[in-house]
Amino acid sequence: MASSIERRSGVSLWRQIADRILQGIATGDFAENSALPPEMALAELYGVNRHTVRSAIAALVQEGVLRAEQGRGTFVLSRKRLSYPIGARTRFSTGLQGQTTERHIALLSSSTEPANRRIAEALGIARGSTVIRLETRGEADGHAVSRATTWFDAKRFAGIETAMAETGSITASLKGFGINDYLRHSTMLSARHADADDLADLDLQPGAIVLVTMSVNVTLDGQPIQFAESRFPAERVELKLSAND
Amino acid sequence: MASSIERRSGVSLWRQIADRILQGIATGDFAENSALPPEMALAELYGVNRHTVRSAIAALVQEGVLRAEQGRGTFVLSRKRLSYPIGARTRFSTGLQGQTTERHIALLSSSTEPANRRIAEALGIARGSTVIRLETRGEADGHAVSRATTWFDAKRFAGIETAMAETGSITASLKGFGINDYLRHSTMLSARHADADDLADLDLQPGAIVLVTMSVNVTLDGQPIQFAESRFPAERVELKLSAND
DNA sequence: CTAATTTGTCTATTGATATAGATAACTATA
DNA sequence: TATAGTTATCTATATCAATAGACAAATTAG
Repeated sequence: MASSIERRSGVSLWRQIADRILQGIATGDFAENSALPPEMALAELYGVNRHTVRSAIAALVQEGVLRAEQGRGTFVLSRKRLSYPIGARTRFSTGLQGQTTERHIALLSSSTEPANRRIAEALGIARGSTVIRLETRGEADGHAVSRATTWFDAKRFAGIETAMAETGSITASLKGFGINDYLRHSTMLSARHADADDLADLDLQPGAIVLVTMSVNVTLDGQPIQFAESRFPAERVELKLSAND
Repeated sequence: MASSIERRSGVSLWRQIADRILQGIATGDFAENSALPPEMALAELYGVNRHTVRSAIAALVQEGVLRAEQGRGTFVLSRKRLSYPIGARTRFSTGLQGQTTERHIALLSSSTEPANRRIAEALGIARGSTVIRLETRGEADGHAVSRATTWFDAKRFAGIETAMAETGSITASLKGFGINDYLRHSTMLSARHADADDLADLDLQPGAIVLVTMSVNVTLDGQPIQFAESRFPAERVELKLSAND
């Protein structure tokens, strides 16, 4: 099961090994709150030099995943991944209930712009009509767990940025526009390396992977009201897709 | 909108830029069947040396995404990403209808093993009971689009590997066990770098990203029948999550 | 045909990555 | 206290990654 490591890949060995260790923690191969195998054993396991393993460990120590203690060993700190549910009733706050004590959406900035083809199609409006663009960050217990760009039809939702800034909730903001309930219509999902903006906004280390969703929310009678692109740090969040609910 | 590139990240600049170009093609910033901006322009756009851009382009040429022609330019070949639908009625073959002319599941190997905790919980059986493990690759028009490991309760589905090898379809194989319909109960989703096995099985270039789903299928009355971990190449497949259907 | 544009190739230099070996510092335990 | 096991630090070397500049080769525009 110990598949090997790729050389000359554009991804450095220490980064690949750091990823493997993270994976090992997630799958339970490396138990939380206990010691990792010694550096020499890891080096042999992955087929690399001990110093390369040390680079990987150093990165994970920097990330707060591991703690190294001279003479004793390197220990896995406890840090569970959040499970973010996606379904017909996807909502940021309620989705993380039980996993976090506090969560909210911070409004980073807002602006208006003409709708490009993709946004116009998603919202069912004319290409070039004005849309409101919100840049937001989802936070839970003080940690960034998502980074989203959201578009609304400016005609219908004028002033929604004010409501967002005040309430910290999309659901609450939409109530002010007479929308008491809405559904997730569709979600497109992909993944990529975090770019510099993601790194800054989500407090990630270079080389991290982000899950990217493009989603459309609709009213109960099917009218599109919201289009969003959301980025989730793959090392801290996994998405739980449920057919029902 | 042109967010910059991360240095000293463990991920080389040329790999990051190759990812950005792939992203640009996916979002339509770089149109298919037409020329990319000149190397000098890309170098300026991303803030790197021309030779670094050339390394990225070389990797994508190798991957079959671009074609470089001396004196003319570098062209984006047409290769749309497959959209793989995930919902209550997720099925490999029907999901790709209309996007491909041919698709099937190839059985790479099969074996039996005792169920670990995760598999036992998913299938609702006792930990340590025997399960059948299938290693499969989904292929569409001759290209690998998924790589899955699937577990079935050995007691109930004895011999399913033979049916899989013959039919190339999970749905057809389950019919032989009296299951004419089934539903996707839940899906957990994450992403990581492709490991050496993924690279070989999915015919990927080093540094590629794979989407990983862990899913449980159940009968109409809710009995779990199948647990699977599937890997999709993020550069060739995106997942389309639909609430309905 | 000429000039401009664009990709291809070459040399050179610097810094990051990876390997190798030796030794120090620290911890736990017999 | 002595020893084994572990992480920390140091030197050294080779290769990869990135930058820089110059020029060749092919194509297109005028």
